[in-house]
Amino acid sequence: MKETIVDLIAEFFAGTHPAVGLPSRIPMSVPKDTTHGDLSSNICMMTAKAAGLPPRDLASELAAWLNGRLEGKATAEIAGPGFLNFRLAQEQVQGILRRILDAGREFGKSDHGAGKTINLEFVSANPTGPPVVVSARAAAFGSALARLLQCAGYSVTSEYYLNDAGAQVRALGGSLRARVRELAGDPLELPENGYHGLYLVDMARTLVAEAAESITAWDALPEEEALVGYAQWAVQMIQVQIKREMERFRAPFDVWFSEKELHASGKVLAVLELFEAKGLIYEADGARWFRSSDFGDEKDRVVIRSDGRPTYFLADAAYHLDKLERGFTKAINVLGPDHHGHIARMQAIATAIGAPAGWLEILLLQWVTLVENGEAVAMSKRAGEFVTMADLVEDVGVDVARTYFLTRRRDSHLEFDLTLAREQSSKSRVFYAQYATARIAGVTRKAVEAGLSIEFGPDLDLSRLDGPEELALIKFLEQFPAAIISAADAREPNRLFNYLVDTATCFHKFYHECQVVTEDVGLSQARLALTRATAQVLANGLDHLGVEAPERM
RNA sequence: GCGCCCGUAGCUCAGUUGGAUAGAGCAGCGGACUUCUAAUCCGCAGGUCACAGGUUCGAAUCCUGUCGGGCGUGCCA
Repeated sequence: MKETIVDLIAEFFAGTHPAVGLPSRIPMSVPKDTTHGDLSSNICMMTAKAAGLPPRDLASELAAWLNGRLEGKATAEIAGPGFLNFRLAQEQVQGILRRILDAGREFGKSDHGAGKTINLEFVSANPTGPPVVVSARAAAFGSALARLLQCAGYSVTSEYYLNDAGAQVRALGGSLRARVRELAGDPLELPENGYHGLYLVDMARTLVAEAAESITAWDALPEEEALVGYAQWAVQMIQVQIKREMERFRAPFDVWFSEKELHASGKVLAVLELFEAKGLIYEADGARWFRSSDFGDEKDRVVIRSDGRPTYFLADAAYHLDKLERGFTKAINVLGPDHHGHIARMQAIATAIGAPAGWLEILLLQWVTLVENGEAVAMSKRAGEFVTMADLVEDVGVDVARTYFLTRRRDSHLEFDLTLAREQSSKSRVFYAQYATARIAGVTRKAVEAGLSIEFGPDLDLSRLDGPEELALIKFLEQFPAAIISAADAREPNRLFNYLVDTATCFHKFYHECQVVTEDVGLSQARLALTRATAQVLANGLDHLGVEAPERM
């Protein structure tokens, strides 16, 4: 319907105002105020000047032209300063429900992405400790975005970059060794930049209990290799834990990409050669530098330290080259708030490795402040004071935690009030939407008992759905695919969540006004079909966000 | 200093890429269960969209500046 109106408008302008340049997409939106009709366009206000007419005059000309041509019994009218509002006839709205029922489980999917391939990297926290709360935000955001993009027709690879090489990992190895020796009775001597977290004590106990012979073997090695031994064992342990927690949080990954293997494969030095060949490397102060300032970064960056070791930055360049070579049409990186200084240099990398403009898209998440009993909870991984992702999930549950993150915009600094989440978890917005799915399941059980059919074939008479709550709900459901595309394209899963909550509102109102299972079999059957379509939208939508849609609460 | 993000109701946050009277939840007040789940619904109250300019038919949204808060600015990752 929307498309045909847009086409008609284009036809009108081509015929009567050929000189007017139309925008690439003629705006057509669903007004938030339902008294403004079912669809609305501001095209006349945009083109009035070029057409040499006051907006309302142009609108009335267009409305008159359209009213003979719109399909069905749809109407166009002028409103306000020059809006054009369209109203659908009742049968057209009922036809929408028919299409939703026919689409069934597929409703919401589209080929909008046209098979484009996206690499979506998120979380990628260092495997030097258990995932913390910011990682939970990233996990919720990334996994939801991955699902949304898939639903919108993109082919998505979810990826976790494991920084299992480098100085922080060595510090982890040293910290673990210190804890092992502490268990043996030595005084605790954590290395500089070491990790103070008590999780390393537990890990040391496990190591002593299960692999004491490794300790003996490592300690016989030269210092550097000994640390590597400890570090790799620790990383391995933590990595397993990260995977387990991500899965429990419904954030699965397709690929776990190891920085260590990137070094081992020679790809890190290969990208250095590529940059050298392009004349982007020079020496200064004993180190080798990459000319990232040529690409808009504020300064050049070291890629090979004066001691000969490559930097994290160089490995990152190799990593992105690898992604490019794997053929993704786009790479999206979800980064934590402390990484905004990296954007310019990462874009410099993308350009230098020959990626097309816009290939690398960086999404920054903002901080999560944990609040408990009215006070901010201090968090520092190195100092060993933090609330882990596992603590959070244990505390409030996966659904509430994901909802907390997914109802907020990614760039809002959000406050996660643990006390509130605990005390009032039953008031979380997620329960509002879930309650709707549970209610529908309850109605369905009741309907089956009453002998109604849960098959909604083409002979079903939907014309009985003529009440305002019923029609409003149908119109709301229709927006589901558009809500997914909008959320996917804007990289804002929160839009879908908001849509689902609004859908639940619409449903609760309908539920309050309209008894589904009644003596009137025809009406009951039609209303049951409407609840089925609603359940489909809610369940599909919640599933994309990684939230459960329970049948009982 | 320079750079990035944020500033919307008492609190936590939305606001469909510039639209019509700025919205929800919580907290407060008042209504609705003999009914398919009241974890719901209906109503009242609550605002200088940080501030000042600018762009235009039209700005919470875009541009500039100011003030606040957060973060970054390593041969750490």
